[in-house]
Amino acid sequence: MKLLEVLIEYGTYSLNRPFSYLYDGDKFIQSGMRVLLSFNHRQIVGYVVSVKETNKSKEELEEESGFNISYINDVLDETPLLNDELLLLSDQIADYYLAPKISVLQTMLPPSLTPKLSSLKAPKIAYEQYLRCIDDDEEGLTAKQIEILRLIKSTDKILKKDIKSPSIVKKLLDLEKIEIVYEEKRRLILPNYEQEEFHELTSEQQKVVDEFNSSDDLVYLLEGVTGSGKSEVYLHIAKDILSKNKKVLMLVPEISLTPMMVEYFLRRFGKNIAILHSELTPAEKYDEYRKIANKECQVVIGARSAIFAPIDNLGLIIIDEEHVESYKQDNTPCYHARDVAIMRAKYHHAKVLLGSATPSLESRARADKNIYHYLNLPHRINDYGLPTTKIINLLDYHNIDRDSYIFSLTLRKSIQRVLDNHEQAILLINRRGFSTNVSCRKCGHVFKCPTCHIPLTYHKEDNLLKCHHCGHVELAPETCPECGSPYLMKAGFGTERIEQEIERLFPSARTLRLDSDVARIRKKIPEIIERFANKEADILIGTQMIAKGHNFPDVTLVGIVLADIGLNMPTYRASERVFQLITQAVGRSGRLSKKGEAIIQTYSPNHYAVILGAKQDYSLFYKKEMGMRKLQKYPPYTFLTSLTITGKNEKVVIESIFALVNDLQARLGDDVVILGPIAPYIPYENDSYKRVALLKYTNQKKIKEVLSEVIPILLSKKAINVSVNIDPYDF
DNA sequence: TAGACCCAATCC
DNA sequence: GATTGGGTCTAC
Repeated sequence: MKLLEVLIEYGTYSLNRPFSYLYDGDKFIQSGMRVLLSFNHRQIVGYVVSVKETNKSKEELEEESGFNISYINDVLDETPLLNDELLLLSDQIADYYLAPKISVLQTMLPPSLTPKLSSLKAPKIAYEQYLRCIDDDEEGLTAKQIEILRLIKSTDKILKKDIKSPSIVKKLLDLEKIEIVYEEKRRLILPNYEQEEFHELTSEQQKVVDEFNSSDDLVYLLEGVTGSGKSEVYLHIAKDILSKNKKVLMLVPEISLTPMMVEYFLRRFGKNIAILHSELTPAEKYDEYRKIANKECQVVIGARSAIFAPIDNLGLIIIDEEHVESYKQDNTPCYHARDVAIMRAKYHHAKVLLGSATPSLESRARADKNIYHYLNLPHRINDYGLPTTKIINLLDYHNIDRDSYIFSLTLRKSIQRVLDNHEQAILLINRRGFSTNVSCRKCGHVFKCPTCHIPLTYHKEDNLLKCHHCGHVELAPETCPECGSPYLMKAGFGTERIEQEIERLFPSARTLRLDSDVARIRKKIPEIIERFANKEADILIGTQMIAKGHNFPDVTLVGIVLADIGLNMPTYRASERVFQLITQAVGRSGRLSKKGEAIIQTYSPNHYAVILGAKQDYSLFYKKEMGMRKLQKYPPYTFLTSLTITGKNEKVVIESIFALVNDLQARLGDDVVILGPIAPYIPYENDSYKRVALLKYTNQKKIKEVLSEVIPILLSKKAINVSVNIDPYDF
């Protein structure tokens, strides 16, 4: 009989400990496997963390431990889910991010393998049936049967379903002339691109590659202006790593950029590439995952969670657009792919290459202190100049006329120029929907989300009001629910409204829109990007989704319709976000020999993030913003941790956070700054109130110790819930 | 996390 | 006296 220690599939702090179970069956069982078990009257899945052979009886064991011990119902795996490296990694992540171990495992594994009940319904391995000849004696066969038998014999591999005469195949199978060979099927089919030679590097690119190859540092930061050819550098460095028989993991910030990167890699390296991102179906994810685990792939490309790809013999992890915040997961475990990459690289003695035109301040500061090896591509390829930029002050009424309050005269003129010259334009508005605020003209009633209490956005396309935070949807009203007035006011604008405004002002212009509403349909993002690249439209309207990475040679105008969005967000990163967005967007203009132009409309024309973003002056922005961060004790000068308390009773929540802040301050002393209670951006959600305590500190070790003492105390309190975010971005 | 269990409020 | 609803407890 075996005594098991099992983690339960519920990812809460209070259940973040092993439970004991027994197994007396014939199946092989080992730690790292999933088991089916009853837990508190329910059948759920557990994850085995230890197996001990015992010759004691159930009763003796129960006597010893002081509680009842049940038998598990079944063993679900034949081998452990994770290899040694990833197992170690899961511990490191749980430890660093103070996350329940099981929740770490659940995010590391694809849906079909994750230790939870739902994985049992997830897709299984698909097999393809091939035919093989095992007896070529044609004695007694009909001519038709001989024809098929010879056909099968002549090819070493033929799909059963590809032979059009199933009855003859069946007969041959019955006669044991042929047999079926099962082979795993890969449900994701990668496109077949023509192979391409490596582009010759510019001397600047070559210098970067040489410096990278001749160093044995762990982490590299490649700062390269937009259009400086970072991708080509990635490919050359990847080639060198692959030639040493090591493998490459490439992270891209969002799905919209995967197809492009996949194409680059497929054209240079051919097959043996796996893809992992959230747009894959669970079946495709499972196949790609197994393919990687079976050592069939040399390169893995994917979004944040691809950092957990079970690659062995890793030589290089590239993180493209490293500044993008989607590399940080905002629910438990709140890991950052960059930090996980560094953990993995240390294990493999591999290198991490971070690339960006606008590095995050944290990374750039580490490069300054030589923690990261700094590499630089300061010029655009072939020295195509940066676009000329104009900042349009929307407060100045000279810039606006009555024809449109959304597009300034300057922007309209430039759009007309693009249309006349048959070039292309990108219009960026970092907000989706039609109007951002709907209210009653008569009584002033504002339509708000019932769960989050934030104003709902009107979407004209489907005539719905949507909450952009929680996803709540309701039918767009005809009348005010308070006073019955039919006069409703729609204020503020988003992508849909811009689209309509273009139709109104430039009826002949062909437009495409790309935002997360459009992207809800699978494969829609690459489709729209391809259609725009093929010049099926003159103007691409979109959110930040369209700001990054893409190369559209005919784009000569980028218009940022309202650069201020996000500038007043209550986060210390607001300026950085706006600067990055402007810089990235402006960089889309004039990628080829054509001179580009960028027009930035704003109500804050004097804000340094806007001015420096327009100039693409990263180094000055860096200096300026670092000064701000130092003053306000924010990263990279400090570390942050946020503790969020939620509960149904607002008073209890506030009292708890006060008590928590006082307790922490007493334990940590004065060198840790504790802010709180902070009312977060969304202070009410899911029938619960929310308050935050924010810790700013420099000594990470001390914090970890104190938090692991304090969290259990908080858990013992009823009516509140706690979550921890290490290095948070928003709160 | 979610069922069980307990107690109080509420019904006619 | 039975039913409903909320809060709390506990799991191996």
